Amino acid sequence: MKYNFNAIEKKWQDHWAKNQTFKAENNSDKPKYYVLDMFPYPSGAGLHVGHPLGYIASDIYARYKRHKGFNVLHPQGYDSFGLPAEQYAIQTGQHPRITTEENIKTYRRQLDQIGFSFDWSREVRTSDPQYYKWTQWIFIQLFESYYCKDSDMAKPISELVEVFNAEGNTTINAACDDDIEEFSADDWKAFSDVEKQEILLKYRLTYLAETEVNWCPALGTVLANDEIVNGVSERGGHPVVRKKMTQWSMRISAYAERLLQGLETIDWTDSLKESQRNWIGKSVGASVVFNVIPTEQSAEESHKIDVFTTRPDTIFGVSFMTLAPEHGLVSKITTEAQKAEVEAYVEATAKRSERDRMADVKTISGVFTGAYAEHPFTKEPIPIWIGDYVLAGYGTGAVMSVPCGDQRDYDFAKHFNIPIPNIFEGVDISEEAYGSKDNVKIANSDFLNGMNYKKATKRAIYELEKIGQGEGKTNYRLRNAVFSRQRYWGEPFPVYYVNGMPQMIDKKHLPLTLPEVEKYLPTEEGEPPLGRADVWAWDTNTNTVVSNEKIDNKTIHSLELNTMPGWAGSSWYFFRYMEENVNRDETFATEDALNYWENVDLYIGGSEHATGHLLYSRFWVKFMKDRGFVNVEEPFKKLINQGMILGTSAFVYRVYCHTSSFKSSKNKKTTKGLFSSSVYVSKTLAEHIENNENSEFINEIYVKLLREIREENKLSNDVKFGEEIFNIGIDKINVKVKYVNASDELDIKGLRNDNEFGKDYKNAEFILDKGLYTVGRDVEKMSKSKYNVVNPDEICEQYGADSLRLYEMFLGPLEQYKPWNTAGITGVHSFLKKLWKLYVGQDGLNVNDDEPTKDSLKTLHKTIKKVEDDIENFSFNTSVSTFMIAVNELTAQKCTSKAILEPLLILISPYAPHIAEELWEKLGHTASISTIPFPKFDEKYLVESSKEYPISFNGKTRFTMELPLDLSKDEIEKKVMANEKTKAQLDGRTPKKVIVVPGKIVNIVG
RNA sequence: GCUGAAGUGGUGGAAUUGGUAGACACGUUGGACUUAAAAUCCAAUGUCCAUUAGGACGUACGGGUUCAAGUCCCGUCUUCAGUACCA
Repeated sequence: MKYNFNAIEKKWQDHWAKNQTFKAENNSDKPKYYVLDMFPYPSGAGLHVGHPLGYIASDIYARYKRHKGFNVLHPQGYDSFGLPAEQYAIQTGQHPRITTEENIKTYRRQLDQIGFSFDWSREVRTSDPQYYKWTQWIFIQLFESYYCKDSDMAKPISELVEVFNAEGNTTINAACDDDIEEFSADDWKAFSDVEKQEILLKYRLTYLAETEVNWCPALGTVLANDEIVNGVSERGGHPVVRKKMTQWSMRISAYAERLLQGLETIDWTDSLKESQRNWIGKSVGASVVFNVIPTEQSAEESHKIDVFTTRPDTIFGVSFMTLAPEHGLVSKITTEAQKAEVEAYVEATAKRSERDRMADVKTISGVFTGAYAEHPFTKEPIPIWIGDYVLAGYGTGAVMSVPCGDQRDYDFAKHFNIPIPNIFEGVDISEEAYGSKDNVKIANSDFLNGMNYKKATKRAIYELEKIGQGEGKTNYRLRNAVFSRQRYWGEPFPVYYVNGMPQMIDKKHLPLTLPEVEKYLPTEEGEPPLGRADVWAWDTNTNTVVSNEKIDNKTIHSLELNTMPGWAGSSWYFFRYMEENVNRDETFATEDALNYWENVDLYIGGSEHATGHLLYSRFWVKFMKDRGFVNVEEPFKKLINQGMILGTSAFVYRVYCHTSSFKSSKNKKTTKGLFSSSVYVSKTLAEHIENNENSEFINEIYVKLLREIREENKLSNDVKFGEEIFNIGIDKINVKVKYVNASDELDIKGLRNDNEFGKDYKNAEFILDKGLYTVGRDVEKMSKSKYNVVNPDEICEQYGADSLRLYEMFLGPLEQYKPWNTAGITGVHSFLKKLWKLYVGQDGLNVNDDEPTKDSLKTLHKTIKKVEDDIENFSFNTSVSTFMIAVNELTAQKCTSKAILEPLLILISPYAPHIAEELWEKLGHTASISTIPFPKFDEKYLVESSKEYPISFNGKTRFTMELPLDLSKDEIEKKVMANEKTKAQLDGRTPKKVIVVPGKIVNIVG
């Protein structure tokens, strides 16, 4: 009986679906385990072999956990809002809902054929109104909350209003906008309703604010920094301008410290935690206030410069101040004499893009404002400069410059001949600044003299607080996140506007579904696509969406036109999976479900989400915990980043040449320049041409090119054209990798018959080397344009899903980037055939009830141990090797014993579930193998009585010796020294020392 | 620049605690079976020297610790990813 993988795999996939084999239970005596994949965006291109890598790994783990007696939740769904579908809609007019639906169908078919143990009954789609109803609901909860810094948690906004009513805002310690003004309880009560709403917006966890964005008028949209290349949009090359827009933002900065501290409690890779730490960017120091010494220009007003420093201990080293050119104070304090120069500099800076300023770190530039600030302690005047190395967007946009302790300040001071006072005891600063905090004592600093960094910092802050010119402060780099998108295909905000103030739609009227529009582009006025909807107004009487014509600003109001960003739906989806579909109407997940599943035990996905999805999810979960909606502080306990699978591109070498001018007899036109021929040479020949060696061969090519040019231009042989051809060279042309075999040979016939590009090669002349055409190869990202995309459908068809699963794991460590090469799959495929043969012979089953041999037991148990360790350590590649070794050994042992072969199948089943189920059934079982307990490892089968000792001389192994393991050190030494080969190696010398490590090695020195 | 990961045969990779470097595969070469091909099976396969026996070298590079280093320490280089004038 043959291993008919196509039939077997189909049979079991149907079986699992029909019997709901992998449905998770919300009530179970078993311990729970939640394995989650980052859900995919269903793109139009479908899956390539790189996509399932993480899914296969998590599936193996989920199946393993089931064998280990866990109630496993292993769901899957779609992050189905997103740009590509919208882009496609703009081009074709096709509604994104329809294309998304089609793409999901393709994804589902592709996922199903790989045999994942997903519980599809819990599928989610972020673009499904029943799902985004709850995304909108969470948004409303954020709107209805503020962050109380005293209790360090989010609280209902109503509690804040109570405080305002009782005592104003002077005592409140809450996360809020910077420009908050103090008011009393009486003030509060006197405010108009709109004023009150305006103030509350400054405290809400999601709020409307003016934000500077990269606005692209031509595309009618805001672009991210990385969508801008050289000041124009990446797509289309349109100009981009900085523009202020009112947008929804998320006050994630309120959670900065908790997001940072929480990292200590979760099992993520160090690199991932590190990038979140950097992103949050905590720095501890002090804020210091410098008073500006009044000049004629600024006499009527007194100005203060607020700076943040991490080194308050160096306060006596300040020799100048630097403001960002955009700083608000610049125009106010600049003296008449410096005005022209300062204005020119400010203007020049504004013109430079951020990228420009970034690229050019070497140039030191700046201008003196003419103004001076007063040192808080010495009262000395300090010159105030502006410089573009100070960023307006970080801290206060101003720094106190301490050239002796900071290299950038040092360079700036040197460049402009500003004094560099030394405040470090016994440190030479003639060449560079001393940036270290360690091993140094402060000098020339009044009350800080003789102190180290720690002591001096504490004292400096104390003194600053005493004179009211500073305080200890912690600064975070983390910015609040913009939450509005000028797009169609996203969640609508459940928001309408009354007197310009946002109002939330009540929960019971959700979801607010996307309106229909006739086009998916921004409006002519630059409004988002929802501005094109005719029926997009909110009737507060009927609580329904009504036609825009009815807007009267009394009971019928306009709705928000922006939509939510991609990360909205993905920031909480892991909770939705916990609830079964039947209970999802009334809540996002019931309390019971949330209490049972808690959070994700294992999360697998790409590292590109390090500072996006993975940070925002943590933020939302902490918020939801604060408000009592969930009871976990972190969403993902353990996280693994799978590496990318790269494509191995293949290319052919096409010959080109430059031609001199000649007249074509056909159209009398003069042709000159580059001529791409239809001559393709094999790899080594291409190297000959490029290195200009093998002149005989090059001459042959030359003749071919000449003939081709003549034919193409209909020139008769006697037509003369200059010296014809010069500069022969090679173009690399990518070809589809499926026409290349494991030895890099090209299937020319296949290429010519390709239904997409075959015609390009109809007249091509392939010049072979030793009868073969060898292609060049290159490892790069899998992409359509490189023709190196490998589709899992073809692999499943040709080798089967089990082969695909094994091979993806066999390629290398999960986290690593690694190239795909389809040719190598024959190795795991023939392993599966060997496995099959171990159980099934020509005329039926090979398995019987024979007593297992000692060798077979040893093979089995070392395999159990290795595979178990491997899975626990996510080292799936090495288990595949272990299976191969086990099957090779058992085949050699002619093992037919059920006592060996049954447990072996269970070991393999997480990796190759279809073949395992089939053979399991053949062995007479009716229950699915996925429910059978994992075999128990027993040490006793591995106990050896002897060991093949490597005998080394000065650390180099020369031969091995079989010795019993119960020998003492001395006995081993005696036996080794008595050996003929030892004597031969020593050649009469007496060894200085003999190292014996029992059970390991013998090393003879001398 | 900073942070993180990595560098081992022709290729993917293994060596989990310092103890026989290159497991397991792919590819290549030779052979068996076959009219032939496919499939399958067997053998060899780090480099160099040597007819063999055997020897020398070898885990990016240069040092060091150790009886023993791919593994530990110091320095250098390269690649990839993230981040960037962060006060």
